[in-house]
Amino acid sequence: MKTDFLIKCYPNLEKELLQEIENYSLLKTFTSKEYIVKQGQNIRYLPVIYNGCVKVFCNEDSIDFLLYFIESGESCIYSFAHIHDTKPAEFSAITELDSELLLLPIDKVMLWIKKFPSLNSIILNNYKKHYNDLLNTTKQIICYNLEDRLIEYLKTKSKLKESNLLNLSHQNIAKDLGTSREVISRLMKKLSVKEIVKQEGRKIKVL
Amino acid sequence: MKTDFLIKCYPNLEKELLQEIENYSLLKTFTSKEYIVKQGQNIRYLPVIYNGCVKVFCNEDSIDFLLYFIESGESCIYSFAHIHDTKPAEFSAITELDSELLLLPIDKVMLWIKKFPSLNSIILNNYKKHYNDLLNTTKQIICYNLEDRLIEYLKTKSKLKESNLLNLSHQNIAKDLGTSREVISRLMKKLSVKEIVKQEGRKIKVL
DNA sequence: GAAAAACAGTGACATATGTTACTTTACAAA
DNA sequence: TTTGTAAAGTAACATATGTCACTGTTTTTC
Repeated sequence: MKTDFLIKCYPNLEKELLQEIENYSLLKTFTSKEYIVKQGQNIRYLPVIYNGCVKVFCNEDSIDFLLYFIESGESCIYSFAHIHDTKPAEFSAITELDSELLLLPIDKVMLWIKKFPSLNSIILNNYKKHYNDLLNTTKQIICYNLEDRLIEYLKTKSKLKESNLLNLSHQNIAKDLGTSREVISRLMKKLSVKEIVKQEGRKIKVL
Repeated sequence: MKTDFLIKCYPNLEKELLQEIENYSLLKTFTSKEYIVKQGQNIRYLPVIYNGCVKVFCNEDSIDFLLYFIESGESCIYSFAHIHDTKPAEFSAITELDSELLLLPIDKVMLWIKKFPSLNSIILNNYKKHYNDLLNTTKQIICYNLEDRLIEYLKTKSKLKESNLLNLSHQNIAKDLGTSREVISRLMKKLSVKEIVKQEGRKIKVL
């Protein structure tokens, strides 16, 4: 059943709600690097991550920058900011890995929130989590230099992938951190000297 | 009655909820520059702004930086991130002007949310607004230079004060933008040359 | 009004980051 | 193996911002 993983993550969901979700939601498979939400488009579904990993980022003045990752297994819900209005998305979301997402229709979610307190509290909690993630991202950007942010980024990636060998190009990193490839190359060299990372061919080993 | 302004701003609040708020909330007057929430302290109240203006900021690595303002008349609710837990605040909030706030006890709010759908939707909406404010702040920091951010800041201040003559020291500005006084002096000079602002004694005129 | 305190102006220099232009390396396809 | 392509390395320079040291100005306090 589509809702099995929901029951596991949130044991107090009402039976009636689970039935509704079963009836109206869509379990969809995304391959890696597929757009789930594209900045500027309207949002019609509230995605819940069944497995995989999703990257949320933003574009402004033709600069991309990473906001945060939604981790696999977390069953995160997002796009909350668009539950109450019909404005186009102010961010993009893309799968980091092959992922399965449960898509809940926004209009249904609005009804369910009013009817089922359990869903409401899940949504508030998720809002809170993303708010804190964003706050942390902001803090990092203001208070730390690129080198520190790069280290944090590599650590996060490494944790998400559960491996210290990352298949990341300098170009990709640069895009996530909102800077240029050359700058990342320069910093990676610095981190290699400090023995924080090791460039092994086209892969990066986090030490 | 304490709740009169709430009725005005949110006409669909349930009568029973208004009565509860009347019974359990606290209408408190704050003078300008008084702390409402101090980073690191526990939050026991959800403040709703009756009138005045509140600045929300954050401290990291001994650098202060402005997150956003909560505007007078908006009846904004915040501190939502702490409704569900008892962690200390990750930000500070301080009155910009003399202000009156309605303080709702957190434990009561948690009960009310479950019972009254109208309150719930207000909270979700406010969450959304602050989320967007924070996202904008982040965008600005990443994508624009200090000069642009300073212009934005002065415009915002000017709008909040409903006056183009601001009583701001360079030191204060520097603190809000997370930089140093000298840098602000340098930029203010630049903006004076461009005739975007005019320094009149110790006051700043926004043109 | 004099002294003290707070605030502002400014030049000089340090550093981080962005940018350009080009070379070198790694990998994959033919 | 050769060759083409994407990725990485790198030097040189531009610019934005941070920092220091000092001077000058305004406001407050006595």
